[in-house]
Order: sequence, then structure tokens, then C-alpha cells
Amino acid sequence: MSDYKPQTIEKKWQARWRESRAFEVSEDPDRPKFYCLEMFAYPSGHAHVGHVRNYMIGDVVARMKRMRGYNVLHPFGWDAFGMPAENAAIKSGTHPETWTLENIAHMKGQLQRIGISYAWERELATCQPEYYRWNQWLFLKMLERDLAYRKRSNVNWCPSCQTVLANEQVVNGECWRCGTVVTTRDLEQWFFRITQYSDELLEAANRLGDWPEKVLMMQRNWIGRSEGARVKFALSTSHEPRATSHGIDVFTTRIDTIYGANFILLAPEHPLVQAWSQVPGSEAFRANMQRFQAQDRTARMTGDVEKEGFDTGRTAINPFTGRPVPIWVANFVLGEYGTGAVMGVPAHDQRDFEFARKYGLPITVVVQPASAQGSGGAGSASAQGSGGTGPAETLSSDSMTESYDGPGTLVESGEFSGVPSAEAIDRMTASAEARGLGERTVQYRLKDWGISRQRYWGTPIPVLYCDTCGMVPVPSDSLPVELPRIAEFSGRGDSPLAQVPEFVNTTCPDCGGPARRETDTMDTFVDSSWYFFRFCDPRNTELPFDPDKVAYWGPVDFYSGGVEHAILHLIYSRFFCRVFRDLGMTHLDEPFSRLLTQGMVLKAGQVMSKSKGNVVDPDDMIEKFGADALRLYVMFVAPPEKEIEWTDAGLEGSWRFLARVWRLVDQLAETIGGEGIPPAADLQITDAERALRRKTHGTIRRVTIDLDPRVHLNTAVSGLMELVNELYAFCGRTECLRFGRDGEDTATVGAVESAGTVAVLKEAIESLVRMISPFAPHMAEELWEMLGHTGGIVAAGWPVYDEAVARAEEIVVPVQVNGKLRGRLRVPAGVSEDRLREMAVADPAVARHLEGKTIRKVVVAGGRLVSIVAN
RNA sequence: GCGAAAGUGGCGGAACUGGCAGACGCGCCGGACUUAGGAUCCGGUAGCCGAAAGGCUAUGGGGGUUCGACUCCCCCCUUUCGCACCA
Repeated sequence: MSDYKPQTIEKKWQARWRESRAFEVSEDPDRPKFYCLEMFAYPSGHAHVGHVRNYMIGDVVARMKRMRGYNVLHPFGWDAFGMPAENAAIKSGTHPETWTLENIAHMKGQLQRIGISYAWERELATCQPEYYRWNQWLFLKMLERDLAYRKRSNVNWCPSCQTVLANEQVVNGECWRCGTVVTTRDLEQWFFRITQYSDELLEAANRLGDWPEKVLMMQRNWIGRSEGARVKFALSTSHEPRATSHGIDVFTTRIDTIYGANFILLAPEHPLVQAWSQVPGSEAFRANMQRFQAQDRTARMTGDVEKEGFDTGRTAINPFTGRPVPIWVANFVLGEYGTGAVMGVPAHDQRDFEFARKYGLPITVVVQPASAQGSGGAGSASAQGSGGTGPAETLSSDSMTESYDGPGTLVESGEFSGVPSAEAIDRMTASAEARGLGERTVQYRLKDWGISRQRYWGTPIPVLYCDTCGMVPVPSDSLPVELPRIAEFSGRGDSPLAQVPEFVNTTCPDCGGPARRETDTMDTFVDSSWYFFRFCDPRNTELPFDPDKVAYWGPVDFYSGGVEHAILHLIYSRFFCRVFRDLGMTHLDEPFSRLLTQGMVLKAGQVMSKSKGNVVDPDDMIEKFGADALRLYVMFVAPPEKEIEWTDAGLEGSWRFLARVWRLVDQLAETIGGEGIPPAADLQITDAERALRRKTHGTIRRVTIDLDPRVHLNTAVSGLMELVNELYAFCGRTECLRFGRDGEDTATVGAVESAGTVAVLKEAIESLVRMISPFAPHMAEELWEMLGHTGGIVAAGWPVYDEAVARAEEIVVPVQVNGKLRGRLRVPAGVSEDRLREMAVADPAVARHLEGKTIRKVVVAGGRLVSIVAN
């Protein structure tokens, strides 16, 4: 007899796993593969339970799959570039590399103490030149294919981080990392042409069946495809600067409303606006324009600013009506979307409506809602947009209080009057195309990915600038361009690399003349966009990875991580996967087959964070209750996708459960661990023994399905708890164990006479120990050994259930009368429906509720329930 | 404002395709064993009525479909998340 001492056994098994490289794998075409991955970690210093929950979830899946015979790749690494390291350097003088490596060492220890079954041999850190040289390699490939390009543009700038941010990294106008309000700068920047894949990324999202719908929705919204038309409004005045004489292109999704386009609105950033502001005598114009441009960018983006505009004094010709319309500049028109110009249709667009009312511009109704006449029905036909209250009625520009944005029938629209709007869109677009005034187009919200960062701790962009040759890519064979070791970090000025002359000054590989290196580094999201491929072949020195290895392991079968990456990492990775595909490195379109977004761990209703001082350090919990109890608790307390509220009491409960399992197995180990015990299936057994077998096999079935495919880890644990409860009850009844009869011990082992009892106990307990091992791997290994097995629990495999044993011989069929439960029938499984009907009506408890009534109907539902209707 | 998801005991949560609501755990109550028990084992625990048998009411609220609804449909309320002048 021994007590459950997790600290001792956990150390023992962790050492064994390490020494035997238990989780390293190689390609084996004869076995089904399974690539299980959790989003790798930013080495911030210490992992709290909120972080490690994710790794635990993946580990349960990986361990279970391994036991089920899969060749499981379960690697881990470090997203090791990034600003906190550099900020630490500025603050404390520790070099980013030192800071990063120390953090990695600590966090790796934490993960090992939790017993996550990683193939540590494949560990990688993105700050290693062996890794980031492949970022550079890929960059050069993308440059060749025009997927990487450089342009000057207005970019998001975080004043606190002192760097540029990609659109995806600006959240509500604030920096995703530090929350500082983002401003703009006009800079030369490198971009990745992710928009080349807009349609594919969008369309393929519909086939990612094992991704949470929420994430797919976020991606669809982010890509923001909208179909419409570009239409040209010719300028009606001729005294303009030369380049502007062609006209103004607007983008609209509602060309059917063009007869109501009574004005044109330009973004303050529109080139024409810029040009007009330079015309002599335009001081007032210029002042207005600059005022708009100076308005808080966030407010302008989010609509928090009052809609304002001013008249340019110019007019354009509406290509459908042929009439001149005034051109205004409006602060709510976005320069970066579409053409930066829109047609103003006040009757059918709420913003234009407000604008028109404010400045006294004319409103013309050109779409009437499908009228109620004829349809006779109520609400169904009513306007979805707005247009006052009540059912659809004829709109009039005088009485409208808001725009009508819905579909309808065209009026006042020349040859298109009377045409329904959907059809009108097609016909009018075709008409514009035929006359050379426009074309059908698709607009996306998605922009190219700006990857230049004015920081040190990242991948150097492998290009240089030569006075004679211009921009020159660094030749592939001289990669990597290594980060120079910088001694001091001021946090001021340009890119830190620009301050290192040895780095900057180089010679041009083409002409041999003097050249300067690019001093910006890459966005760290580049690193994480393909690391899952590198794990398949992490030490390759010739290529980012061997295509054959990725062909074997890819795609990632199970990927888990936080939702916060829904439109960052997860969209970039989908993009990179396609780039590698188009380079011929993989056949995969999508990198991740199944995605699970795990919930956060809260403490006192708040997200754990160092600044709030509410972090729970796994090491503290391991010290008290052991890693197995910690893992079990986190898995049991809620489904993986849901957030959980941390409670110490819950953890203690899980510890108690494990101790309960320990006592059970420990006390019976000698009885059931011996040699020559025949399988339970071969023996004549008692009813009680048969009931235990049924529970055992039923539990295997349930837990197996809960884990795979459902990944309902919490209910899998409760299934195991039920089996343990059943085992205790069985042992008490059969006196295998005598509880509470001994002053010193909690239980004593009774004499077990029956071979059947030994056999069913052995079957139940060995199944239990194997099934609990993904959750509590250390204890399971220890118990497995205690039961006399050698070779480890993974080799033992996952238990298999026998459907015939799991099926109950006798079932309880509830009987309802008029929907209320009135009786229960104990019947042999598989009894006929007719027999069930007879028995139900005859049952005394049921009959009482049928007195004085006539039975109208008796429904037998799937042989599992009888429902009687009577009155 | 638009969109999505969710609302179940004191708490975390179960209920797989419409079929016994509350599995499992926490907490609480009781019993056993004990010098003692915050250990362990056993039992109880949605609410209301009732001594009990039993009955009634219950899955945010209100309607509906159905023999039968936590589950499907409509309206409303609340919470969380995402988007937020995208033309």
C-alpha cells in the first residue's frame, strides 16, 4: 500500500520520457499520421495556467491519438522575435537575445513539469538564424514572383512601439499590442501581396468545415468582398490641371440607384482634391481639406466624427442622366477604400441622406420598395432598410426621414424605370460597360500586408540599395543576413539597424559598388506563418523543409490556440501555405484541417495578466497537487472552447479523484496484477460482474467518442469518474475492499474468491488506467507499471469496447401520458413495440392516469419511450 | 446600428440526430469509521405542496409546431464576442 505522491512519480516519468525520447517520431508510411499542434508560444517569461491550458488540450489529443495507433507529430517551439524583448533591452539593458533565451529556458521547464508530450528534439526558436534565414529565402522567392513589393504609402504607425503596423494589427484604431492610438506616416514599406489570394482565401473558407464558424465569419468580414461597378463621372469643366481631365471613378454596389446620384463625394485624400488644393487662390479649399485630414483618424474610421463636407465648386456629369452634379469633399469618405470617391444617392443611402439634408442638396427617389399592393400579405414584403414606419408605401423625397436602402422597383430612371433593382444592377452595369463608362468590379477590404518594421529584434529584410543598381536582392547563397549584435538600445530614432554602420554599409553583389542594406526587419507574423511546416523538418539546411516530409505530416490535423489570431496569424498562415504551394513545395491548400479556439482562464472574472497580479503559476499548483491534478482539473471544469473561472477548490476536487483512483488500483494491484488471469469474456460470470463489464465497455465507448472526434474533454472525464464510482460500489458489494473498518487504513483488501470477479475488475481497471492516461499521464504510467506491465502505457494501446457487452440486456422504458412521465417499464432489450404498448397500458402507475379516458394514440419512440395520448 | 454565439440548481457544467432535464464535479446536509476527522467510505441535495405515496412547477420571458421541445420556428429581454461610415 502506498499513498499517491504526485511530485515523486511525475519527476520519475518525466525523466524517463526525456531519456527515452519518447515522443520523437519519424515518417512511417505504414501508419496513419496525426499532426497535433498548439500555437507556439511567445517567450514572455512565465507561462500562467491561461497559457498552458492550450498545451494541455493538445496534449490530451496527442496522447490519445498515440494510444490509438497514430504516428503523432506533436512539436513545440518559440515565437521568439518581437518587441517585448527589445523593450526589455531598452529598459534594463539586457540584450534581447539573452532575455529571450532565458525566458525560453524557464518556460520550457514549466511545460516539461506539466508533462506535455512534445517532440522536444524538434524545438525551434524563430530568432535563430537557422530559422529566420528561411524567412529571407521565402521573401526572395516572393520578390521574384512579385508577391513582395515596395511602395510608399500612408501606413499605420504606433508612436509607442515606434514602428509600422499592418492593418490586421490595428484594433479599433489602436495598436494590437500596446493599445496606443495609431497614427499614420508616409513611408516606403515592403508589402506582401496577400490580396492576390483574396478570392481563394474567401472561397476556401467555406470548405473549412472543422473550423469554428465564428473564425470563418471573422475572416470573411475581414476580406470583405463586395461586388459592384466602377463608373466614371466626366468632369464638366475644362479649366482643370491636365491629369484630371478624365473624370472621377466611383465604386458602387448600387448602380441601380445612379439616376438618384445628385452629387459626388471625394475623400480628402483623393488625388483630385490634392490637385485642386494647389490651384492658385484656393486657400479656403486647402484649409478645409487639411482640417479634414487632421481629424482624428480613429474617429474618422469609426464614424465618431460628424459628417461634414465642402463644395469644390466643380461639377461632374452623371453618365446616366447626363446632368451635371456638384462635387463635394466629405470627411466620411475613405481614401483607402474603393476609388476614394463615391456617388451620393441621398434617397437610398443613409450617409448621403444626412449629408444632403445638412447642405440642402436635392434628394431624388429612384427606387420604390416593392409595394404591398397585390401581395396582400403583411410584413413580409415590407422594406428591410428603413423609410419610415409601417408597411411599404410610396416614398417621396419631401416626407422621407431616412433613406431607403432596400431593393425595389426603379422609378425616374429613364429606360430602366419599372425594372426590379436586382435586374437593374445587371442591365445598368452592362450598359455602362457598353458605353465605356464603367465596368463590373469586385472590391475587397483586405489590403496587402505591410511587413516592414522599424525595430531590431526581427528578421532582417534581405535586400540592399545600390547607388547604381537600385534595389538589389541579397543573393540566396549568402543568406542568412544575420542580425548584428547591438550593445545598446535607446528606443529612439530610426530603425536600430540603421545605426550600425558595419551592418548598413556593404557592397553591391551586382556591380561591386557601395550599397546600403535595408534596415527594417520583418513583422514577426512572418515567422509564425509557416513554422508548422518547419516542424516537419526542423534541421533542414538546404530548404525551409523537405516537401516529402510536409507531404507526409501535413496538414496539421488538430490545431488549437486563441481566437485573438482569427484574422492575424490564421489568415497569414493560409496565405503562406498557398505561396508554398505555388512554389511547388506542398500540395496543400490549407495548413490546418481542424481548428479549436480554446477559452481563456479567468481569475475572479478577469483575464489573467501580470499587470493585474492575478496569475496562477502552474508550478505553484504542481507543487501542491501535482501536474496530473492540474491537467485533469483544467480539462474537466468546462469544454475546451469555453472560458473557465479558476477555483482552487475545483483543483482540489480533481486531486481527490486521482487519489481515489490511486487507492483503488493500489489496493487491488496484487489481486488483479498477477499472471494467468483469463479474460472476462471467457468466464461464466454473475449478474453483478456482468453489470460491471457493461459499465466498463459502455465507458470505453463513451470516452472514446468524447475524445475522438468530439473533443469533449470535460464529459470524457466525467465518464471516467462514473466508472470509478461504479468500481467502488462493486468492490464494496463484493467485499473486495472493506472500507472504513480499520482504524489505520482507509480500506483493506478482502479475499476475492471468484475468478470472474478478478477478471472483470482487471478489465475495468486496466481500461480505466489507459483511458485516464491522456489526462493524468504520470499517474497512469505509474499505475500501469504497478499492475505488472512493462513497456509503457502508450504501447498498451487504447482499450477497445465490445458493442454487445456495452449494450444493456435490460432497459428501462419511460411511459408518458399526455406528455407527463407516469411510469417506467423494465424490459429486456429489443422487446417488440407491440409488446411495449401492451405493457405500458397495463402498467398500474400508468393505468391510474388512463382511468376514465379514451386512448387516442400510443407512440413508441425508437423502442426507448412510450407516449400515450388520452382524453 | 449590423452580425454571430449563448442564457439550464447555490456554483462549474451534462443531455450525441426532438424522447426520463440536472450526468459528473464543487459546495452544502446527514450517516459510518474514529480520541479526533479538514482524511476516507456510504447516502442525500432544482423549487413548491405532502407524514408518506404521490402531485404540481421548472432549462431568460411570451407565443407556435409536435404524441413529446433545453433542443425546431416567430417575437421580446439579457450577456458575451466580432464588425462598425467599406459606398
